[in-house]
Amino acid sequence: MRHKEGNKEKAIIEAAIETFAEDGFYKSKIVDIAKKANVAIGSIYVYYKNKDDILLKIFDQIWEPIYNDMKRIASEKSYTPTQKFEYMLDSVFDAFEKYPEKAVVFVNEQNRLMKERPKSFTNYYELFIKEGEKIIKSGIKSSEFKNLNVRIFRRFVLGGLRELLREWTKNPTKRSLNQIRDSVKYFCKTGILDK
Amino acid sequence: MRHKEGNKEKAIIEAAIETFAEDGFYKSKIVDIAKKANVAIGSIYVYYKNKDDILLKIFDQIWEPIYNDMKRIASEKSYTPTQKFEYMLDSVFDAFEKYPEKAVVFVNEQNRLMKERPKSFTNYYELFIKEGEKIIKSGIKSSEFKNLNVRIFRRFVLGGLRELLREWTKNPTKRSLNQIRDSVKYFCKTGILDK
DNA sequence: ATTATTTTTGAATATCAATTCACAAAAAAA
DNA sequence: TTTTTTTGTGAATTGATATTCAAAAATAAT
Repeated sequence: MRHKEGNKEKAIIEAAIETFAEDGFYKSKIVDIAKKANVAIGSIYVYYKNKDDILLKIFDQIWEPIYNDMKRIASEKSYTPTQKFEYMLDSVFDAFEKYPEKAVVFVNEQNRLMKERPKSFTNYYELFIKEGEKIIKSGIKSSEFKNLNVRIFRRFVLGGLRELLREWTKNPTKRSLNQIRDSVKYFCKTGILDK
Repeated sequence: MRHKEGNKEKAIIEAAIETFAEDGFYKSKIVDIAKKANVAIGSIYVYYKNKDDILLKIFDQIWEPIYNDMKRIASEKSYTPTQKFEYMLDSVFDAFEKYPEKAVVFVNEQNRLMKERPKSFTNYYELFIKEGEKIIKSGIKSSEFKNLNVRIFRRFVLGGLRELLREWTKNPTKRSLNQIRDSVKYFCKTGILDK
């Protein structure tokens, strides 16, 4: 039996992340991914069903670790809802700080993919959202948070986060992301009015 | 000289808005736009240079009226910065409330188009942003607003707005949009903490 | 060394859809 | 009525690229 030459599956998905980040999903060519991964075109179809399948697996890779982090945070009894909320934001920022190309793919491709392939899109994202909403609800219950519409609030915050990540990816330094972290936390907690 | 049969230019752009909203830009076919507009394929290329050109003109149509509204609001001396900020949000909500398909095109296509065709993208958007930032700065100067990073704040708010519009387009009623309006204004002003 | 199994390959295929352009139709001008 | 100008048409062209698959290469088993 023949051995696999290194890890082609991993090389392909990493090349795809770079390519999708650079050119966008639709303008990315399989042949370019193959070149970047140093494999033949045919090898891509050995490890992945098609171009869509690669993107779907990238999103698995993005959301599984963030969700696992969330679970840990949510179950930590000693944290207040405010702390949990801040750590939740941090787990998203941390994940993308390590791998800015994934942030680019997230900000550019997730919404379209979720719309087009709702059944196939990673389940970890939905689980992440659920945990996040639970944290907000617990804060409302303990009167630490205002009683605002949880669904609207979490969409607003995630949308804002995505937009800031989009900007950050143009200059993905630790320092610029820290400024974003602090601003978002501060604003989410107390709003814009100075009183 | 022959007269134009009705207004093909308008019929085409309206059919394109519907088609892009339904199928997304890349999956939209020129032949479908032609059918929906009741014109021949060739006629589309009489009035528009290509598929991209139609999308660029749609964004002109979206942002010109919003920017004009903004100018009016910004120059109204009797408004406080907080009022101006709220009316600014309203002018965005109002524009999309009238034409939900435009909201779909905005939430799904603007970022990619701005990245790919920065020189050709409507200038009205940039002007709108500038006016918005001026309002925030005036609020900071008058100590009505906290001294937070204007750039980060406006991106966060616009990103949140976009995400809520995305959700709203799935059920684009006046009532559901009003709930979003109120929630956004309330949250932006005072944040989540209940103190 | 020979055979069997698994992995890799990339030229060829198949499909798809944007754009063109030669011609037709309609209205105005002569 | 005939000619000129403008507007409209859609079959044919063009170009692109995702995917397939028959063959080759590499290793393991006998």
